[in-house]
Amino acid sequence: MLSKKTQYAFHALTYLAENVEKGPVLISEISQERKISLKFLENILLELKKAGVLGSKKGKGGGYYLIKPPEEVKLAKVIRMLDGPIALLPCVSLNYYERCENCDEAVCGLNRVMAEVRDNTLKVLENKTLADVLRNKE
Amino acid sequence: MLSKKTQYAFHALTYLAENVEKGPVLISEISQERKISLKFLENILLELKKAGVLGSKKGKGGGYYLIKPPEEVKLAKVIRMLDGPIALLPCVSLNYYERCENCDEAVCGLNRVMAEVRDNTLKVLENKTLADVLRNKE
DNA sequence: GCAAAAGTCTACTAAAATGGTAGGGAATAT
DNA sequence: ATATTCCCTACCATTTTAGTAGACTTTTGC
Repeated sequence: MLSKKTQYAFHALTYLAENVEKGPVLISEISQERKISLKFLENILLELKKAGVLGSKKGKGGGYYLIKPPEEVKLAKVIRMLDGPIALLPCVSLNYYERCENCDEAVCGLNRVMAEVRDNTLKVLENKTLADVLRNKE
Repeated sequence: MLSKKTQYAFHALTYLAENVEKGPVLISEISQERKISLKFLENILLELKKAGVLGSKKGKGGGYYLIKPPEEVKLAKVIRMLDGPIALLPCVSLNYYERCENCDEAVCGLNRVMAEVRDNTLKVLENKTLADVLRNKE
């Protein structure tokens, strides 16, 4: 399961994508519209900014905004930024690989099945973007 | 990621499947062969027994054994037993569904994408069994 | 029937992750 | 200058994770 943090991040990102024309959007607005704790959301948006997904502006008329068009924000990237690995086993993770301590990977069947699961999952998450999430709305 | 518990469960189950001819296998043997803490493994095997996957025998010559042929033990079932939901969002889980509190599911695009991820994941996990994990070894 | 061999059960624990909250600081617009 | 808004550090309670301890029960085989 995705953590609340990542779930909230997705809700916030889609809200921003749906309101690009507004320019910078207040944290408090997102917080109210999507029913997310304000202070928790602050942390999340800041993290997304540091990761290069969002930009921000301070002072009156400020807020957060998408720094890239929604078509360029892959879902897999967002998940990895906040939750870490997408694979079910460390020894099968592309971005957070760790050697397996319980078996020899060369002859481990579990390894191969879980790599298949990973590939099937990534087939979706690496190709779908924020824009796809929006398009599905209609 | 799968918890250590579930990872260990898979290692133990495949060990048992590879050694069906032995009859009951000692916890301590599995623990040593697969380098899993003995006491932790005890809990895990007991849980698998209560869930109907394993049988056991006490006293000399006792141990744990698979209660069904490896072809009938779906990977998805093992994961759900020990780790719970496989889906990435509660509002998209087949076995542990919970309503989403942040949006209206009927118009939520995230929902649909995550359902697609779930289906792609389950395509593997619902069809592969312990036996498939073994067959991949050759 | 007794001892050894095994699994069973209850309870405990330390460490980490999760899901927040508090409050002041820094930058910006007017 | 001041109000607005994001930025930052620190803290906190609860739950989950990964394990450990130790006594208890069942079974086997002599």
